[in-house]
Amino acid sequence: MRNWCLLSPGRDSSRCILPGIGLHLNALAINSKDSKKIKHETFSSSITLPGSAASFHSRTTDRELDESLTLVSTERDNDPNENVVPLVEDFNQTSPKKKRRRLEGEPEACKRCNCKKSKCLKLYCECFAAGVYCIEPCACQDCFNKPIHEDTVLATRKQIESRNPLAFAPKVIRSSESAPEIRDESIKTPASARHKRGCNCKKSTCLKKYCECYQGGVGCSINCRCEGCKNVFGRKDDFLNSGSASMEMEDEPEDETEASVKNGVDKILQKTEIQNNDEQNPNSALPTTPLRFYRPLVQFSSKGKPPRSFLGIGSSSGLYTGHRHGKPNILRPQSKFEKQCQNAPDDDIPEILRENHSPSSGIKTSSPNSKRVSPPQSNWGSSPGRRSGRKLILQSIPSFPSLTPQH
DNA sequence: GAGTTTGAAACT
DNA sequence: CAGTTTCAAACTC
Repeated sequence: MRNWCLLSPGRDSSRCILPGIGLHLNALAINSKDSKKIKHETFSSSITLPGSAASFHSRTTDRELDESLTLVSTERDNDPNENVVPLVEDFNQTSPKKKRRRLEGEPEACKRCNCKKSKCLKLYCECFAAGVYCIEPCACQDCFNKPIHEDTVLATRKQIESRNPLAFAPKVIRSSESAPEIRDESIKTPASARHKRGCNCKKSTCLKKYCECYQGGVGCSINCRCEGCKNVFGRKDDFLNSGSASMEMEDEPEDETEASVKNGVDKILQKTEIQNNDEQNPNSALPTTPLRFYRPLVQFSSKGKPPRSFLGIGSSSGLYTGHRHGKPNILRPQSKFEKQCQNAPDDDIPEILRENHSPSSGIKTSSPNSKRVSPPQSNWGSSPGRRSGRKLILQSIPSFPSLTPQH
């Protein structure tokens, strides 16, 4: 298996995924669909395609794809890792492809994209951005973000990372303490978590999900270039005035904001609460954590590393763990999914992971205490230490019980 | 469900 | 690096 793994990309960085869940999903995906396609979609870890990653461009021809596909399938059989993944069947069956649009109130169980032109190989694609493969519930067209096209995915990813090393890093950086805070301080305290790059909202006043900060449940910060910020999780102004509970808004009347905001916040908070919980869980909080759950993508293969089950983890940032069937996994720390995806108690997952965890793992996510304040940022892949840690994690995957089957 | 709006990502 | 275009999600009707 290879992993892409990663974390959370930004968008989702905030959006997150529950670790546990993500894991499952991936796992599930692998197995389930697979009954049908196992041969094609694979997790093979060691493939090296001719054009592989390095040279790949995001757009490959069908032919290329086919080739890759074939190769992959071949190796796949050999892949030791497969064992790792728990078999779950039919995670998807219940969920036919649907449009990703989520109805209000609908839990966003897991990520599903609806890409039509990007082939799911650009950051526009939530799945791709999150470091996960598209799976059945996705309504994407011409999707290349599948295990079959692992090489393409990895190559594309590299390309994107070369352009922006942090492209797949979690967008929202949370501090360990964030969880509790949000709830109480929510409105005015921005606190611990912030969007890495900040938003650039012009019309949404950072009160809609168009705003990545808002979507991630974090306040706007000095990094934001938003206009008329009213982010209920923390306005840019407040951030700037740090400490001073400045009520001042740049443009607009506060009345509305305050009142409405609070209401909104309350609701949001409720949702976020869940997130926070996740956050509490070290795993979710940490950008790196997500990796665990993801199915690793290829990186290794291209580099000639031996495929290890855990491997995936090592990949620079990607998390891709295969999810075939289920829904896309989401590892990201916070976002939408988290809320919904997480059905399972955070604790459970970690526990499991722990069991398998090797002491050496660079990051301990399992322990509640371990918190990472700052995201790993661009280097993930490179640091050996992490890889090892992740490996462990992955191993655990197999044993991982499905937390909550969604659908 | 179709159409519009929005802002990130990608491109020039 | 700034401006423009493309894209898909979020949102509205």
